[in-house]
Amino acid sequence: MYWGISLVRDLEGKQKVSTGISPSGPIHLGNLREILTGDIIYKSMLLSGKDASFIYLCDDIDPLRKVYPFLPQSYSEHVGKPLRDIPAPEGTDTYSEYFLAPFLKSIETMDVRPEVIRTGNLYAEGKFGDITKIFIERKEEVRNILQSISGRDLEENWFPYNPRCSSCGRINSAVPYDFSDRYVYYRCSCGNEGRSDIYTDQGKLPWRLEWPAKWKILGVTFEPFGKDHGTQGGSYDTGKAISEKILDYPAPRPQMFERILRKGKGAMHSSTGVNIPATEILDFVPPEMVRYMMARVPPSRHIEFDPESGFLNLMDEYERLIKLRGENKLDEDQITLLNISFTGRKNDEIPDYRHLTTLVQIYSRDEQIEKILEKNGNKYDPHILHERIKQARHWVMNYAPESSRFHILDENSPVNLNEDGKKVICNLMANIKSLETWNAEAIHEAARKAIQQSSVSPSEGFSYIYRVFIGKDRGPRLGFFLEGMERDKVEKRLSFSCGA
RNA sequence: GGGCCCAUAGCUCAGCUAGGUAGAGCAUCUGGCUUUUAACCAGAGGGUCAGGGGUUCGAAUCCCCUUGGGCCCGCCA
Repeated sequence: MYWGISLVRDLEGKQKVSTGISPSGPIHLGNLREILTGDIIYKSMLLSGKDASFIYLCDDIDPLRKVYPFLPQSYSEHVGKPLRDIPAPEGTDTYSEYFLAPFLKSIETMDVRPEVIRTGNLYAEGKFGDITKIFIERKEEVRNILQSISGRDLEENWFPYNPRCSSCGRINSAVPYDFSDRYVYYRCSCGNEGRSDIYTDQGKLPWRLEWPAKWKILGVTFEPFGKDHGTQGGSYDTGKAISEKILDYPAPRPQMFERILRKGKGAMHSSTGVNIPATEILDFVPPEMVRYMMARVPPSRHIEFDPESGFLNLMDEYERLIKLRGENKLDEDQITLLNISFTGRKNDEIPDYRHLTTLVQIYSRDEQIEKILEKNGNKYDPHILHERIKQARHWVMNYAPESSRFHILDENSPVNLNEDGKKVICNLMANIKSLETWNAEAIHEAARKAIQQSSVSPSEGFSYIYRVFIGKDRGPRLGFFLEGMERDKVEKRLSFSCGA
């Protein structure tokens, strides 16, 4: 049974899947796993005929924790302020929206369409007020739960609410000393004294209390999260206890997911520099492929992402499945997997990715590629084809291993041919010079003839030709390849090589 | 110190959530195609399922231990 289906099959009643993020910087592939795991579970519920919804929380009231490497030093004055109160590194948006907006656009192309909720708005609307009050009134009970389950000692003056200083705007420097009615009174290290209304966004709950509060406020029944939250005594454990003992709300079904590693480079951490921003992934990975990557393995397994040849193999695997589906050769799980990976766009008919990585190295203009493909009798959705060509180009430029790359050699760069090789090239030159039309078929015919005339084996003959043009033993389909070059250049290169 | 995950063919992995003859793709080799979408078709070789113990008529699969690898927590979220 497909993992998503078996995960949700025993659930009863209305379901609400929730995931979220603290938009403190560029959102990367690891964050993508979080939201896609949520989406896959959500869609598995729908496929199982359950009444389900899917929300995504943007924790824009979380404070900026430090000046990240991608920020100018001037941001040190903003450390400790809610992300939604800080200006974006560029433009006029807030910091949180600046990083959230491109991410939301990215996930839409992957057919991920959760209800997006900004946690800061929930505070501003007063949604946390009642629960905050409960936490404050039952402070000692809450403290005991946190201490006994997490095993850590909370400070003597620990308080279940972090006010935002009305003067300096920081959410981590105001120390509460009193509470009455709906106000938390504080003194801030900046010298300011004031009070926060807990029914507004003048402060927030600490994470370990905020999480269970969200479950209850929003009615969450299922939540995937990274293993950092799932450790024993971690925030899920304390959240579950708080939710059940203090808030009288059953904790959502948890699903821990493993990390995504960059092949050979380790974990995708913003700090280690090996992470690839989510938006850049989509520059070369087709959206359905990103879904497929996350959907094909259960969340408990780590994913080793290899953007080089591993990625190409994965594309092959996916395209093979699509082909087999057309022939009705898939089992139930494979069909579910494809349905889950599907983005709703009809692009089964796109030429395979591997082929495109060759074409984009021969032709510099998209129209040439489209013309060649059409000439072979194929008609594709121009929009999706154009997008796929762009992705293939990006891959070749940035990720292709040497074995998948080629470049055309200069007319008079040195050649090293034996007697047989020279024979093939000289024959080819003669055949090509006598061609009346410059098209792929004729060129290919000329090559075939030249090889025959030289009485070498076809594979040997072709490899001589590739060596002359790209310095390798193999290459893209010869006729199309040479047709894409200027005839004059081809002839010059051949005559140079023949005479060399 | 605590927790989670992983270990199956040369490589990448499936099979474990129903315990019942060991699987796929890639790579290699053989044969076919007057050779090209960096192919295709037919076939072959290749395994002590990390090691040990247990449960069972029967274990890659369930339980325990060991080894090796990876990650997370013990700041904040």
